[in-house]
Amino acid sequence: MISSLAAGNLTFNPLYKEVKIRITRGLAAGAWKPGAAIPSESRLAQQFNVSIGTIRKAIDELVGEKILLRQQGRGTFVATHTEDRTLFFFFHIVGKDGGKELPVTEMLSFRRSKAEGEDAARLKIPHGSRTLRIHNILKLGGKPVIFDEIVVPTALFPDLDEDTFVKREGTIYGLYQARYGINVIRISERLSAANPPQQITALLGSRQRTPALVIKRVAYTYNDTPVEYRVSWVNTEAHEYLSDLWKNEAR
Amino acid sequence: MISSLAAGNLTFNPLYKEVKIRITRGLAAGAWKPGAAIPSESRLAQQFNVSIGTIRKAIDELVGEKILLRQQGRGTFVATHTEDRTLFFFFHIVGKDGGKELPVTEMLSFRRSKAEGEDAARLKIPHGSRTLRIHNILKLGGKPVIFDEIVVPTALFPDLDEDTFVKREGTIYGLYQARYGINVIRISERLSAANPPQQITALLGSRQRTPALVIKRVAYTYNDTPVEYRVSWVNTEAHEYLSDLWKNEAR
DNA sequence: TTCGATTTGTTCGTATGTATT
DNA sequence: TAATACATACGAACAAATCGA
Repeated sequence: MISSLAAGNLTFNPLYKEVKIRITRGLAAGAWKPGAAIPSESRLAQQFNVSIGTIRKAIDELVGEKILLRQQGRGTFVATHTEDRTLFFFFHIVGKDGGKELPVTEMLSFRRSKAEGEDAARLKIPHGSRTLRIHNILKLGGKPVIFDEIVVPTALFPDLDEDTFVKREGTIYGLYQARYGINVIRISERLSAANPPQQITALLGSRQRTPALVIKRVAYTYNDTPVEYRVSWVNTEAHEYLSDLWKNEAR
Repeated sequence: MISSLAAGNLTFNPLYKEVKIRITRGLAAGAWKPGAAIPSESRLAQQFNVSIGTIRKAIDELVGEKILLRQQGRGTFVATHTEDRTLFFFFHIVGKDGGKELPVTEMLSFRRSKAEGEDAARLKIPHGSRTLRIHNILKLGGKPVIFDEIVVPTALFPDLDEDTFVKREGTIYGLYQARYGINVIRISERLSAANPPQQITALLGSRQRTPALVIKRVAYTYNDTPVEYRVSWVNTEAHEYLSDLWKNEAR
Protein backbone atom coordinates (compact mmCIF):
# COMPACT_ATOMS: atom_id res chain seq x y z
CA MET A 1 0.00 0.00 0.00
CA ILE A 2 1.12 3.48 -0.74
CA SER A 3 1.62 5.62 2.31
CA SER A 4 1.43 9.34 2.84
CA LEU A 5 4.34 11.36 1.62
CA ALA A 6 4.19 14.96 2.58
CA ALA A 7 4.88 13.99 6.17
CA GLY A 8 8.19 12.18 6.33
CA ASN A 9 10.12 12.77 3.14
CA LEU A 10 13.59 11.70 4.20
CA THR A 11 15.15 12.20 0.80
CA PHE A 12 15.99 15.65 -0.46
CA ASN A 13 13.91 15.23 -3.56
CA PRO A 14 11.06 17.55 -4.39
CA LEU A 15 7.71 16.00 -3.60
CA TYR A 16 6.76 15.50 -7.22
CA LYS A 17 9.99 13.61 -7.89
CA GLU A 18 9.21 11.38 -4.96
CA VAL A 19 5.74 10.79 -6.31
CA LYS A 20 7.21 9.96 -9.71
CA ILE A 21 9.60 7.45 -8.15
CA ARG A 22 6.78 5.79 -6.23
CA ILE A 23 4.59 5.52 -9.30
CA THR A 24 7.50 4.07 -11.28
CA ARG A 25 8.09 1.59 -8.48
CA GLY A 26 4.46 0.56 -8.68
CA LEU A 27 4.81 0.06 -12.42
CA ALA A 28 7.96 -2.00 -12.01
CA ALA A 29 6.22 -4.14 -9.39
CA GLY A 30 3.33 -4.71 -11.74
CA ALA A 31 0.78 -2.97 -9.56
CA TRP A 32 -0.90 -1.71 -12.73
CA LYS A 33 -0.59 -3.76 -15.89
CA PRO A 34 0.18 -2.30 -19.30
CA GLY A 35 -2.96 -0.95 -20.90
CA ALA A 36 -4.68 -0.59 -17.54
CA ALA A 37 -5.49 2.72 -15.91
CA ILE A 38 -3.58 3.96 -12.91
CA PRO A 39 -5.65 5.63 -10.17
CA SER A 40 -7.10 9.01 -11.01
CA GLU A 41 -5.15 12.13 -10.19
CA SER A 42 -7.50 13.07 -7.38
CA ARG A 43 -7.26 9.60 -5.85
CA LEU A 44 -3.47 9.63 -6.06
CA ALA A 45 -3.47 13.07 -4.47
CA GLN A 46 -5.43 11.63 -1.55
CA GLN A 47 -3.28 8.54 -1.22
CA PHE A 48 -0.01 10.45 -1.29
CA ASN A 49 -1.50 13.30 0.66
CA VAL A 50 -0.22 15.94 -1.74
CA SER A 51 -2.00 18.41 -3.97
CA ILE A 52 -3.35 17.39 -7.32
CA GLY A 53 -0.92 19.78 -9.02
CA THR A 54 2.00 17.85 -7.59
CA ILE A 55 0.56 14.60 -8.93
CA ARG A 56 0.10 16.19 -12.33
CA LYS A 57 3.70 17.31 -12.44
CA ALA A 58 4.93 13.80 -11.67
CA ILE A 59 2.66 12.27 -14.28
CA ASP A 60 3.66 14.96 -16.78
CA GLU A 61 7.20 13.63 -16.76
CA LEU A 62 6.16 10.02 -17.09
CA VAL A 63 3.96 10.95 -20.03
CA GLY A 64 6.88 12.84 -21.57
CA GLU A 65 8.93 9.66 -21.32
CA LYS A 66 6.11 7.73 -22.96
CA ILE A 67 5.76 5.50 -19.92
CA LEU A 68 2.22 6.68 -19.24
CA LEU A 69 -0.46 7.89 -21.58
CA ARG A 70 -3.18 10.39 -20.69
CA GLN A 71 -6.65 10.55 -22.15
CA GLN A 72 -8.90 13.37 -21.18
CA GLY A 73 -12.13 12.13 -19.69
CA ARG A 74 -10.91 8.53 -19.46
CA GLY A 75 -7.86 8.28 -17.28
CA THR A 76 -4.12 7.72 -17.34
CA PHE A 77 -2.88 4.41 -18.75
CA VAL A 78 0.28 2.37 -18.74
CA ALA A 79 1.76 2.55 -22.23
CA THR A 80 1.59 -0.63 -24.28
CA HIS A 81 3.43 -1.92 -27.32
CA THR A 82 0.27 -2.20 -29.35
CA GLU A 83 -0.22 1.43 -30.28
CA ASP A 84 1.21 2.68 -33.54
CA ARG A 85 2.55 5.72 -31.84
CA THR A 86 4.79 3.80 -29.50
CA LEU A 87 5.66 1.19 -32.12
CA PHE A 88 7.52 3.73 -34.24
CA PHE A 89 9.20 4.93 -31.12
CA PHE A 90 11.15 1.67 -31.23
CA PHE A 91 11.34 0.97 -34.96
CA HIS A 92 13.31 3.40 -37.10
CA ILE A 93 13.71 1.82 -40.51
CA VAL A 94 11.81 3.63 -43.24
CA GLY A 95 11.72 3.46 -47.01
CA LYS A 96 14.01 5.85 -48.87
CA ASP A 97 10.90 6.99 -50.65
CA GLY A 98 9.65 8.09 -47.24
CA GLY A 99 7.18 5.28 -46.65
CA LYS A 100 6.63 4.25 -43.03
CA GLU A 101 5.64 0.66 -42.56
CA LEU A 102 5.84 -1.91 -39.79
CA PRO A 103 7.83 -5.06 -40.51
CA VAL A 104 6.61 -8.65 -40.64
CA THR A 105 8.86 -10.89 -38.55
CA GLU A 106 9.74 -14.44 -39.57
CA MET A 107 11.64 -16.58 -37.11
CA LEU A 108 14.61 -18.52 -38.45
CA SER A 109 15.87 -20.21 -35.32
CA PHE A 110 15.27 -20.37 -31.60
CA ARG A 111 17.79 -21.95 -29.28
CA ARG A 112 19.18 -21.95 -25.77
CA SER A 113 22.61 -20.50 -25.41
CA LYS A 114 25.02 -18.80 -23.07
CA ALA A 115 25.93 -15.15 -22.74
CA GLU A 116 29.16 -14.39 -24.55
CA GLY A 117 31.32 -11.27 -24.55
CA GLU A 118 29.08 -8.43 -25.67
CA ASP A 119 25.85 -10.11 -24.62
CA ALA A 120 26.91 -10.42 -21.02
CA ALA A 121 28.29 -6.90 -20.82
CA ARG A 122 25.29 -5.22 -22.43
CA LEU A 123 22.73 -7.25 -20.49
CA LYS A 124 24.70 -6.84 -17.28
CA ILE A 125 24.52 -10.55 -16.55
CA PRO A 126 27.36 -12.96 -15.66
CA HIS A 127 29.46 -14.30 -18.47
CA GLY A 128 28.22 -17.74 -19.39
CA SER A 129 24.76 -17.38 -17.89
CA ARG A 130 21.81 -18.85 -19.73
CA THR A 131 20.15 -16.99 -22.56
CA LEU A 132 17.79 -17.50 -25.42
CA ARG A 133 19.13 -16.68 -28.87
CA ILE A 134 16.63 -16.02 -31.62
CA HIS A 135 17.24 -15.25 -35.29
CA ASN A 136 14.65 -13.46 -37.38
CA ILE A 137 14.14 -12.01 -40.79
CA LEU A 138 12.09 -8.81 -40.95
CA LYS A 139 10.28 -8.06 -44.15
CA LEU A 140 9.06 -4.75 -45.46
CA GLY A 141 6.81 -4.70 -48.45
CA GLY A 142 7.18 -8.47 -48.60
CA LYS A 143 10.96 -8.30 -49.05
CA PRO A 144 13.61 -9.19 -46.48
CA VAL A 145 15.33 -6.04 -45.23
CA ILE A 146 16.63 -6.82 -41.73
CA PHE A 147 18.31 -9.80 -40.12
CA ASP A 148 18.04 -9.86 -36.32
CA GLU A 149 19.82 -11.74 -33.59
CA ILE A 150 18.03 -11.36 -30.29
CA VAL A 151 19.60 -12.37 -26.99
CA VAL A 152 17.58 -12.38 -23.77
CA PRO A 153 18.40 -13.76 -20.33
CA THR A 154 16.46 -16.95 -19.71
CA ALA A 155 15.93 -15.79 -16.15
CA LEU A 156 13.61 -13.02 -17.31
CA PHE A 157 11.54 -15.25 -19.59
CA PRO A 158 11.50 -18.59 -17.79
CA ASP A 159 9.04 -20.57 -19.88
CA LEU A 160 9.45 -18.84 -23.22
CA ASP A 161 9.65 -21.43 -25.96
CA GLU A 162 9.66 -21.46 -29.70
CA ASP A 163 5.96 -22.07 -29.99
CA THR A 164 5.02 -19.20 -27.70
CA PHE A 165 7.36 -16.91 -29.57
CA VAL A 166 6.08 -17.77 -33.02
CA LYS A 167 2.41 -17.80 -32.12
CA ARG A 168 2.46 -14.46 -30.33
CA GLU A 169 0.10 -11.75 -31.49
CA GLY A 170 1.68 -8.41 -32.15
CA THR A 171 5.26 -7.35 -31.63
CA ILE A 172 8.04 -8.99 -29.68
CA TYR A 173 8.01 -6.24 -27.08
CA GLY A 174 4.28 -6.75 -26.88
CA LEU A 175 4.95 -10.37 -25.97
CA TYR A 176 7.45 -9.43 -23.28
CA GLN A 177 4.88 -7.07 -21.90
CA ALA A 178 1.70 -9.11 -22.09
CA ARG A 179 3.12 -12.45 -21.02
CA TYR A 180 6.00 -11.58 -18.74
CA GLY A 181 5.00 -8.17 -17.46
CA ILE A 182 8.27 -6.77 -18.73
CA ASN A 183 7.75 -3.37 -20.19
CA VAL A 184 10.44 -2.06 -22.54
CA ILE A 185 10.45 1.68 -22.12
CA ARG A 186 13.78 2.78 -23.56
CA ILE A 187 16.34 1.62 -26.08
CA SER A 188 19.91 2.61 -26.80
CA GLU A 189 21.27 1.93 -30.26
CA ARG A 190 24.77 2.05 -31.70
CA LEU A 191 25.11 2.08 -35.47
CA SER A 192 27.98 1.27 -37.76
CA ALA A 193 28.58 0.07 -41.30
CA ALA A 194 30.03 -3.32 -42.14
CA ASN A 195 30.18 -6.04 -44.75
CA PRO A 196 27.79 -8.74 -43.63
CA PRO A 197 28.81 -12.39 -43.58
CA GLN A 198 27.89 -14.45 -46.63
CA GLN A 199 24.80 -16.06 -45.09
CA ILE A 200 23.31 -12.74 -44.09
CA THR A 201 23.91 -11.23 -47.50
CA ALA A 202 22.05 -14.18 -48.92
CA LEU A 203 19.20 -13.88 -46.44
CA LEU A 204 18.79 -10.20 -47.20
CA GLY A 205 18.87 -10.85 -50.90
CA SER A 206 21.43 -8.13 -51.41
CA ARG A 207 24.19 -8.08 -53.98
CA GLN A 208 27.69 -9.24 -53.14
CA ARG A 209 29.83 -6.66 -51.36
CA THR A 210 26.85 -4.52 -50.50
CA PRO A 211 27.59 -3.08 -47.08
CA ALA A 212 24.93 -3.24 -44.39
CA LEU A 213 23.95 -1.06 -41.50
CA VAL A 214 24.64 -2.77 -38.19
CA ILE A 215 22.49 -1.78 -35.23
CA LYS A 216 23.38 -2.93 -31.76
CA ARG A 217 20.46 -2.30 -29.49
CA VAL A 218 19.96 -2.67 -25.78
CA ALA A 219 16.36 -2.53 -24.57
CA TYR A 220 15.66 -1.41 -21.03
CA THR A 221 12.74 -1.62 -18.66
CA TYR A 222 12.14 0.45 -15.53
CA ASN A 223 15.18 1.56 -13.54
CA ASP A 224 17.49 1.02 -16.49
CA THR A 225 17.38 -2.75 -16.23
CA PRO A 226 18.56 -4.33 -19.50
CA VAL A 227 16.06 -6.75 -20.99
CA GLU A 228 17.28 -7.61 -24.45
CA TYR A 229 20.37 -7.26 -26.61
CA ARG A 230 19.73 -7.25 -30.33
CA VAL A 231 22.04 -7.00 -33.31
CA SER A 232 20.40 -6.09 -36.61
CA TRP A 233 21.83 -6.13 -40.10
CA VAL A 234 19.94 -3.79 -42.37
CA ASN A 235 20.00 -3.80 -46.15
CA THR A 236 20.01 -0.07 -46.90
CA GLU A 237 19.62 -0.28 -50.64
CA ALA A 238 15.98 0.77 -50.42
CA HIS A 239 15.61 1.65 -46.73
CA GLU A 240 17.33 3.83 -44.18
CA TYR A 241 17.45 4.53 -40.46
CA LEU A 242 15.54 7.62 -39.42
CA SER A 243 16.62 9.64 -36.40
CA ASP A 244 14.44 12.65 -35.89
CA LEU A 245 15.68 14.95 -33.20
CA TRP A 246 13.35 16.27 -32.19
CA LYS A 247 9.96 16.21 -33.75
CA ASN A 248 8.08 16.44 -30.51
CA GLU A 249 4.68 17.22 -31.95
CA ALA A 250 2.46 18.00 -29.01
CA ARG A 251 4.03 17.85 -25.56
CA MET B 1 5.54 45.22 -28.94
CA ILE B 2 3.71 42.30 -27.49
CA SER B 3 0.07 42.95 -26.88
CA SER B 4 -2.35 41.52 -24.39
CA LEU B 5 -3.68 38.11 -25.10
CA ALA B 6 -6.36 36.97 -22.74
CA ALA B 7 -8.73 39.43 -24.36
CA GLY B 8 -8.99 38.64 -28.04
CA ASN B 9 -7.74 35.14 -28.66
CA LEU B 10 -9.23 34.46 -32.04
CA THR B 11 -7.57 31.09 -32.50
CA PHE B 12 -8.87 28.02 -30.71
CA ASN B 13 -5.55 27.38 -29.04
CA PRO B 14 -5.21 27.23 -25.29
CA LEU B 15 -3.69 30.39 -23.89
CA TYR B 16 -0.37 28.80 -23.06
CA LYS B 17 0.00 27.53 -26.63
CA GLU B 18 -0.65 31.03 -27.87
CA VAL B 19 1.99 32.35 -25.49
CA LYS B 20 4.41 29.71 -26.72
CA ILE B 21 3.79 30.69 -30.32
CA ARG B 22 4.35 34.35 -29.57
CA ILE B 23 7.57 33.66 -27.72
CA THR B 24 8.76 31.46 -30.59
CA ARG B 25 7.88 34.23 -32.99
CA GLY B 26 9.95 36.63 -30.93
CA LEU B 27 12.87 34.21 -31.05
CA ALA B 28 12.54 33.79 -34.81
CA ALA B 29 12.46 37.56 -35.23
CA GLY B 30 15.61 37.90 -33.15
CA ALA B 31 13.95 39.88 -30.38
CA TRP B 32 16.20 38.07 -27.91
CA LYS B 33 19.57 36.85 -29.09
CA PRO B 34 20.98 33.42 -28.30
CA GLY B 35 22.60 33.41 -24.90
CA ALA B 36 20.56 36.40 -23.76
CA ALA B 37 17.80 36.26 -21.20
CA ILE B 38 14.20 36.58 -22.17
CA PRO B 39 12.01 38.70 -19.86
CA SER B 40 11.26 37.26 -16.45
CA GLU B 41 8.18 35.15 -16.00
CA SER B 42 6.43 37.82 -14.00
CA ARG B 43 7.16 40.46 -16.63
CA LEU B 44 5.91 38.22 -19.41
CA ALA B 45 2.79 37.53 -17.38
CA GLN B 46 2.17 41.27 -17.20
CA GLN B 47 2.87 41.86 -20.89
CA PHE B 48 0.63 39.04 -22.06
CA ASN B 49 -1.87 39.72 -19.33
CA VAL B 50 -2.03 36.09 -18.25
CA SER B 51 -1.10 34.36 -15.03
CA ILE B 52 2.46 33.38 -14.29
CA GLY B 53 1.45 29.72 -14.32
CA THR B 54 0.39 30.02 -17.94
CA ILE B 55 3.74 31.57 -18.83
CA ARG B 56 5.50 28.77 -17.00
CA LYS B 57 3.64 26.13 -18.96
CA ALA B 58 4.58 27.74 -22.26
CA ILE B 59 8.22 28.04 -21.24
CA ASP B 60 8.18 24.47 -19.90
CA GLU B 61 7.59 23.18 -23.41
CA LEU B 62 10.24 25.36 -24.98
CA VAL B 63 12.71 24.17 -22.36
CA GLY B 64 11.71 20.57 -23.12
CA GLU B 65 12.54 21.21 -26.76
CA LYS B 66 15.89 22.66 -25.71
CA ILE B 67 15.02 25.99 -27.29
CA LEU B 68 15.17 27.80 -23.97
CA LEU B 69 17.21 27.13 -20.88
CA ARG B 70 16.17 27.94 -17.33
CA GLN B 71 18.45 28.82 -14.46
CA GLN B 72 17.02 29.28 -11.02
CA GLY B 73 17.86 32.67 -9.62
CA ARG B 74 19.19 33.97 -12.92
CA GLY B 75 16.55 33.82 -15.59
CA THR B 76 15.55 32.03 -18.78
CA PHE B 77 17.96 32.08 -21.69
CA VAL B 78 17.93 31.38 -25.38
CA ALA B 79 19.88 28.15 -25.97
CA THR B 80 23.22 28.54 -27.67
CA HIS B 81 25.52 26.19 -29.52
CA THR B 82 28.37 26.75 -27.10
CA GLU B 83 27.19 24.57 -24.24
CA ASP B 84 28.42 20.99 -24.07
CA ARG B 85 24.94 19.81 -23.29
CA THR B 86 23.46 21.09 -26.53
CA LEU B 87 26.56 20.22 -28.55
CA PHE B 88 26.05 16.50 -28.01
CA PHE B 89 22.43 16.99 -28.86
CA PHE B 90 23.62 17.51 -32.44
CA PHE B 91 26.72 15.32 -32.57
CA HIS B 92 26.26 11.58 -32.19
CA ILE B 93 29.53 9.94 -33.12
CA VAL B 94 31.25 8.28 -30.18
CA GLY B 95 34.19 5.95 -29.77
CA LYS B 96 33.42 2.24 -29.70
CA ASP B 97 35.26 2.21 -26.41
CA GLY B 98 32.55 4.58 -25.17
CA GLY B 99 34.58 7.78 -25.22
CA LYS B 100 32.65 10.97 -25.94
CA GLU B 101 34.66 13.67 -27.61
CA LEU B 102 33.95 16.69 -29.77
CA PRO B 103 35.50 16.74 -33.23
CA VAL B 104 38.01 19.17 -34.67
CA THR B 105 36.89 20.45 -38.07
CA GLU B 106 39.31 21.11 -40.93
CA MET B 107 37.96 22.74 -44.05
CA LEU B 108 38.94 21.21 -47.38
CA SER B 109 37.08 23.43 -49.82
CA PHE B 110 34.60 26.25 -49.93
CA ARG B 111 32.82 27.18 -53.10
CA ARG B 112 29.69 28.69 -54.59
CA SER B 113 27.35 26.28 -56.22
CA LYS B 114 23.78 25.59 -57.19
CA ALA B 115 21.18 23.42 -55.51
CA GLU B 116 20.93 20.06 -57.20
CA GLY B 117 18.41 17.28 -56.75
CA GLU B 118 18.48 16.32 -53.10
CA ASP B 119 19.84 19.67 -51.93
CA ALA B 120 16.91 21.58 -53.33
CA ALA B 121 14.31 19.14 -52.07
CA ARG B 122 15.68 18.91 -48.54
CA LEU B 123 16.31 22.64 -48.21
CA LYS B 124 12.95 23.43 -49.79
CA ILE B 125 14.52 25.91 -52.19
CA PRO B 126 14.14 26.16 -55.97
CA HIS B 127 16.21 23.84 -58.08
CA GLY B 128 19.27 25.70 -59.31
CA SER B 129 19.22 28.41 -56.68
CA ARG B 130 22.49 29.59 -55.23
CA THR B 131 24.19 27.72 -52.45
CA LEU B 132 27.47 27.41 -50.66
CA ARG B 133 29.10 24.01 -50.72
CA ILE B 134 31.71 23.25 -48.08
CA HIS B 135 33.80 20.15 -47.57
CA ASN B 136 35.33 19.29 -44.22
CA ILE B 137 37.26 16.61 -42.46
CA LEU B 138 36.35 16.01 -38.82
CA LYS B 139 39.00 14.54 -36.59
CA LEU B 140 38.57 12.67 -33.35
CA GLY B 141 41.62 11.94 -31.28
CA GLY B 142 43.67 13.56 -34.01
CA LYS B 143 42.54 11.09 -36.64
CA PRO B 144 40.14 11.74 -39.53
CA VAL B 145 36.82 10.00 -38.90
CA ILE B 146 34.18 11.95 -40.80
CA PHE B 147 33.99 13.59 -44.21
CA ASP B 148 31.29 16.25 -44.51
CA GLU B 149 29.63 18.00 -47.40
CA ILE B 150 27.62 20.96 -46.22
CA VAL B 151 25.13 22.76 -48.45
CA VAL B 152 23.48 25.99 -47.34
CA PRO B 153 21.37 28.49 -49.27
CA THR B 154 23.39 31.62 -50.02
CA ALA B 155 20.28 33.63 -49.27
CA LEU B 156 20.46 32.74 -45.58
CA PHE B 157 24.16 33.57 -45.23
CA PRO B 158 24.68 36.46 -47.63
CA ASP B 159 28.25 37.49 -46.85
CA LEU B 160 29.63 34.18 -45.60
CA ASP B 161 33.04 33.61 -47.12
CA GLU B 162 35.85 31.17 -46.71
CA ASP B 163 37.75 33.36 -44.32
CA THR B 164 34.80 33.91 -42.01
CA PHE B 165 34.07 30.23 -42.02
CA VAL B 166 37.58 29.11 -41.20
CA LYS B 167 38.27 31.77 -38.59
CA ARG B 168 35.09 31.21 -36.66
CA GLU B 169 35.30 30.37 -32.99
CA GLY B 170 33.37 27.32 -31.87
CA THR B 171 31.08 25.16 -33.91
CA ILE B 172 29.52 25.71 -37.31
CA TYR B 173 26.05 26.01 -35.80
CA GLY B 174 27.55 28.48 -33.36
CA LEU B 175 28.64 30.56 -36.37
CA TYR B 176 25.19 30.43 -37.94
CA GLN B 177 23.81 31.57 -34.63
CA ALA B 178 26.24 34.25 -33.58
CA ARG B 179 26.77 35.89 -36.96
CA TYR B 180 23.52 35.30 -38.81
CA GLY B 181 21.06 34.96 -35.98
CA ILE B 182 20.02 31.59 -37.34
CA ASN B 183 19.42 29.18 -34.53
CA VAL B 184 19.46 25.50 -35.40
CA ILE B 185 17.07 23.85 -33.00
CA ARG B 186 16.31 20.50 -34.58
CA ILE B 187 17.89 18.01 -36.94
CA SER B 188 16.58 15.05 -38.86
CA GLU B 189 19.05 12.38 -39.91
CA ARG B 190 18.77 9.42 -42.27
CA LEU B 191 21.44 6.76 -42.05
CA SER B 192 22.56 4.09 -44.45
CA ALA B 193 25.66 2.05 -45.26
CA ALA B 194 27.64 2.44 -48.47
CA ASN B 195 31.05 2.04 -50.02
CA PRO B 196 32.58 5.50 -50.15
CA PRO B 197 34.19 6.83 -53.31
CA GLN B 198 37.94 6.40 -53.60
CA GLN B 199 38.82 9.94 -52.53
CA ILE B 200 36.78 9.73 -49.37
CA THR B 201 38.26 6.39 -48.42
CA ALA B 202 41.65 8.02 -48.78
CA LEU B 203 40.68 11.07 -46.77
CA LEU B 204 39.34 8.91 -43.96
CA GLY B 205 42.44 6.78 -44.01
CA SER B 206 40.38 3.62 -44.08
CA ARG B 207 41.27 0.39 -45.77
CA GLN B 208 40.02 -0.39 -49.26
CA ARG B 209 36.48 -1.74 -49.38
CA THR B 210 35.71 -0.64 -45.86
CA PRO B 211 32.09 0.46 -45.89
CA ALA B 212 31.14 3.76 -44.33
CA LEU B 213 28.12 5.08 -42.50
CA VAL B 214 26.34 7.73 -44.55
CA ILE B 215 24.37 10.35 -42.65
CA LYS B 216 22.09 12.71 -44.50
CA ARG B 217 21.11 15.50 -42.17
CA VAL B 218 18.72 18.38 -42.50
CA ALA B 219 19.06 21.10 -39.87
CA TYR B 220 16.04 23.25 -39.05
CA THR B 221 15.48 26.54 -37.30
CA TYR B 222 12.21 27.86 -35.87
CA ASN B 223 9.00 26.91 -37.63
CA ASP B 224 10.65 23.96 -39.35
CA THR B 225 12.58 26.10 -41.78
CA PRO B 226 15.47 24.12 -43.30
CA VAL B 227 18.83 25.77 -42.86
CA GLU B 228 21.45 23.27 -43.91
CA TYR B 229 21.75 19.96 -45.72
CA ARG B 230 24.75 17.88 -44.79
CA VAL B 231 25.99 14.52 -45.98
CA SER B 232 28.55 12.83 -43.75
CA TRP B 233 30.67 9.76 -44.43
CA VAL B 234 31.77 8.15 -41.20
CA ASN B 235 34.55 5.65 -40.79
CA THR B 236 33.05 3.23 -38.26
CA GLU B 237 36.10 1.12 -37.66
CA ALA B 238 36.68 2.74 -34.29
CA HIS B 239 33.59 4.89 -33.90
CA GLU B 240 29.83 4.49 -34.05
CA TYR B 241 26.62 6.50 -34.14
CA LEU B 242 24.81 6.66 -30.81
CA SER B 243 21.06 6.99 -30.67
CA ASP B 244 19.83 6.99 -27.13
CA LEU B 245 16.06 6.91 -26.88
CA TRP B 246 15.46 8.14 -24.40
CA LYS B 247 17.93 9.00 -21.71
CA ASN B 248 16.08 12.03 -20.50
CA GLU B 249 18.06 12.62 -17.36
CA ALA B 250 16.21 15.30 -15.45
CA ARG B 251 13.32 16.92 -17.29
C1' DT C 1 30.61 39.21 4.42
C1' DT C 2 26.10 40.27 4.74
C1' DC C 3 21.85 41.69 3.01
C1' DG C 4 18.23 42.56 0.00
C1' DA C 5 16.23 42.40 -4.54
C1' DT C 6 15.27 39.49 -8.34
C1' DT C 7 14.25 35.15 -10.59
C1' DT C 8 13.08 30.52 -11.06
C1' DG C 9 11.41 26.17 -8.40
C1' DT C 10 8.01 23.88 -5.58
C1' DT C 11 3.60 23.31 -3.45
C1' DC C 12 -0.82 24.38 -2.36
C1' DG C 13 -5.63 25.53 -3.46
C1' DT C 14 -9.64 26.77 -6.39
C1' DA C 15 -12.50 27.35 -10.36
C1' DT C 16 -13.95 26.21 -14.77
C1' DG C 17 -13.75 23.76 -19.34
C1' DT C 18 -13.96 19.54 -22.08
C1' DA C 19 -14.11 14.62 -23.06
C1' DT C 20 -15.76 10.11 -21.76
C1' DT C 21 -18.83 6.84 -19.91
C1' DT D 1 -28.19 13.58 -17.76
C1' DA D 2 -24.99 12.97 -14.23
C1' DA D 3 -20.67 11.56 -12.59
C1' DT D 4 -15.88 11.14 -13.43
C1' DA D 5 -11.36 12.31 -15.26
C1' DC D 6 -8.11 15.04 -17.34
C1' DA D 7 -7.01 20.09 -19.22
C1' DT D 8 -6.59 24.85 -18.59
C1' DA D 9 -6.07 28.96 -15.94
C1' DC D 10 -5.67 31.76 -11.99
C1' DG D 11 -3.43 33.18 -7.71
C1' DA D 12 -0.68 32.85 -3.48
C1' DA D 13 3.05 31.59 -0.52
C1' DC D 14 7.47 30.14 0.41
C1' DA D 15 12.09 27.96 -0.96
C1' DA D 16 16.44 28.22 -3.28
C1' DA D 17 19.77 30.28 -6.29
C1' DT D 18 21.97 34.39 -8.05
C1' DC D 19 23.88 38.86 -8.04
C1' DG D 20 25.17 43.30 -6.83
C1' DA D 21 25.25 46.91 -3.28
